[in-house]
Amino acid sequence: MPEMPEVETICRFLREHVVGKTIAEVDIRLPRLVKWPSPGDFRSLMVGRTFESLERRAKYLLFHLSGEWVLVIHLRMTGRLFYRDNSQSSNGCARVVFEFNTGDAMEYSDTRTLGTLYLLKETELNRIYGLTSLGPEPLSAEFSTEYLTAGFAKRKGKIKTVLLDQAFIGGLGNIYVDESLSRAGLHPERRANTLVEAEIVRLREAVNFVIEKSICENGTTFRDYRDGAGNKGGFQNELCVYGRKGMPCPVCGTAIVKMEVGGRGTHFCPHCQQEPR
DNA sequence: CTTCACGCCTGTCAGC
DNA sequence: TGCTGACAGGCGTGAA
Repeated sequence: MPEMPEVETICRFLREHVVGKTIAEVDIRLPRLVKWPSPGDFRSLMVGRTFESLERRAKYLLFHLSGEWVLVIHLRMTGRLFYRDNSQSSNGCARVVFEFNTGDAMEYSDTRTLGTLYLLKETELNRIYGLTSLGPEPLSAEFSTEYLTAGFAKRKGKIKTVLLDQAFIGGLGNIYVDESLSRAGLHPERRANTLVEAEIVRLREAVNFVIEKSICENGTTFRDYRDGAGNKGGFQNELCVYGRKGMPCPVCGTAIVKMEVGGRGTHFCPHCQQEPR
């Protein structure tokens, strides 16, 4: 569910609440979400350790623990991480609960149970292929027109699919890809290798604008997303195409069309984003 | 190497 | 009103 701006929002919130806390107990209520090591080892290796720092890489959260261990969490479609203080009781929907010795806790919940949790040594992060193969993130220096030009030239696939490839760009998901293509005036089925320089410049600016704006608004709550305190984001009010099938394009008033591209629901304005011939 | 179809799960909602 | 299936912020796998 969450894309880069949502995971960033969660990361900023949790950093203020869990860094420095020591884990007293780990309650694994749905063991199959723990991909590595065994749930028993996952628990025993974490108890007694302290969260030393928290970072985000694309849509992954990395909790650095004492002893050079790292808790890696990917929220997939419906994962959520909540912090609760010592006056609140545990949520019955929680799948994994990290209790601190101060009486508060961080709870992982996940309706569709597609999320993944790992506990690895710093030197073993390469066990998670999706993490080590990540491409540059929007807003980074590496996310340059030169990088995009070179990459697009080698890709015959549809631009939407290429933008969703985490090994090419880390952090974009379905909402922000649709919004970025809309802002850049590009049809989602354009073949990546047909983009000319001016279009690539526009697309890069559109991606950066949309991602930066959404981070400022604490992400997009289209249905499930909540931050670490249970609050909704604000960027859903700024969406131009995503989830707006049949509604007027904010630029030209044409009805937004929904179609399937690369197996994903795709929204675009047929007037502003012209069909490739 | 890239590209594509499919599977994983459960809850919700459009459409009959 | 009640049912049903299509679909949902993602990604890993295996086949072509």
